[in-house]
Amino acid sequence: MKFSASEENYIKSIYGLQGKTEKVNTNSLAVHMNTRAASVTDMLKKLKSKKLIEYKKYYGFRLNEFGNREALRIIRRHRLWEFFLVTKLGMNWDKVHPIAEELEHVSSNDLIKRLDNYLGQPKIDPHGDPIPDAQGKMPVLKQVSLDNLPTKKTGIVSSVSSQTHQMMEMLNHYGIGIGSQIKVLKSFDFDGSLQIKISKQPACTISGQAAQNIFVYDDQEK
Amino acid sequence: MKFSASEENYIKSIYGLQGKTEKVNTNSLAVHMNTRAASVTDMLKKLKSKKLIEYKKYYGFRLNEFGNREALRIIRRHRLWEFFLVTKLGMNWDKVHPIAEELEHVSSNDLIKRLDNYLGQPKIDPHGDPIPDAQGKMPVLKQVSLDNLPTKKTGIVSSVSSQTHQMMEMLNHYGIGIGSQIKVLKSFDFDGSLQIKISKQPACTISGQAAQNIFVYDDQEK
DNA sequence: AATAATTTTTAGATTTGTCTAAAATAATTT
DNA sequence: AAATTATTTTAGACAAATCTAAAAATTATT
Repeated sequence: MKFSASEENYIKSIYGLQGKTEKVNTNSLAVHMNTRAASVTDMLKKLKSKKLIEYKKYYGFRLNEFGNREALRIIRRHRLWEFFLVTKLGMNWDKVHPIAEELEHVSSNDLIKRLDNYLGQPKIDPHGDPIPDAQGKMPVLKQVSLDNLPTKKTGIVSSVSSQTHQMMEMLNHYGIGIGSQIKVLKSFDFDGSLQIKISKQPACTISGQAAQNIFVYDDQEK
Repeated sequence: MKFSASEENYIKSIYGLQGKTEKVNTNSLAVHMNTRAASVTDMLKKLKSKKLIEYKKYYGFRLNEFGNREALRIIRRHRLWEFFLVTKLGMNWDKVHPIAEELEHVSSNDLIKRLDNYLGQPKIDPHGDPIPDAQGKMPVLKQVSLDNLPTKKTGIVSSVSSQTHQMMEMLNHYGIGIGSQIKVLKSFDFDGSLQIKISKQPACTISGQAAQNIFVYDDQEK
């Protein structure tokens, strides 16, 4: 089934609010979507008629099984595009959201399957949020800053805490990017600096401060 | 200035029809866009009010300077996305059009600039059509089939005449893809087969039949 | 040049998604 | 528990993009 961009935005927003509160109410959705309560009610009727939500007048609403599945498909598309924009086109992670908001509505399944493959089936987007898989399952991966990764264990770089020019310059120099495989060879207690190895590159050393701002997740978790 | 997806589709279609006839008439645009003449008239009024077309009632219409520039921006986006879908995601060129029709309306300038760079500023899309540059200039490049490329001259693969499984298998085997730099080292008159060299790969030989179905354009033309 | 045929435009309706203002319902306060 | 306040829904309107059917203008035909 296909949905309009507007319907998809509502589905996505309801999904987001569901996380925090059991039943979602009209006003909070209106605030979240920067629209009026009356518009929300109108759309709720439509989403109900399309069997995406559980909705009783005046009593709040939530996505049903079908609605949740749809939400995860949209979120998957959004996060894959964000990953693409950052890792392939080199955009800053704090700039990609509005563009991904547009790209996420392009609805070809084949496109998304291929994009996913092309990107190496990433599990985490550049903001550190998990990317649902094709079945709509959210990976549960704990992320740790690089200074907390046990020595000798490999991690995949998922995000960095800031994308200042200075930070990017340094990451670039070391060849560290989102998706990089990284292993801590040795950590020096004296100043917190780390000797690290990035997949096919020679080992190098980074400061403890840098390490605190680079996040990785456990490679091994399925 | 920003335009709706619908306005952009009209602009693009008018541009396409202008090539064939001086003045475009309502009916042919309606046929081309698979819509009714009345809908076309409605949109013409809007495009005129937005100063994109020259339009006198009952006398036909055409894009003005501004409209042409806009059309070329849309076509540029469309063809860059097609190039992306084929070369990066491995889709067949005969499948990419409808997806590019959606992607072309995503309107970030920064996105397109980066996409263009990422793709290596391609000049020709996978259907063999030229890609307008950022200034809206259409490159004029003659394409020749590989068997007509002079020996020792390099060409860039722009398109292939069919994308059957068999063809793709062979191209894959030889490491030939759209955008590949290719040089003919020697051609054998006996059977038309060619010894060729692809950028960083060892030389290899392909049949004359294959060569007839691979199109390249002249590397050197600015 | 008058009539017929074709093309284009207008008039009015429809759908989607939005809005404001008023009415209905629920929650809170006294 | 009655009154006040807050939330939600309805009613009616609007803009964008489309449509059908009828009217207007142009082109072709006799």
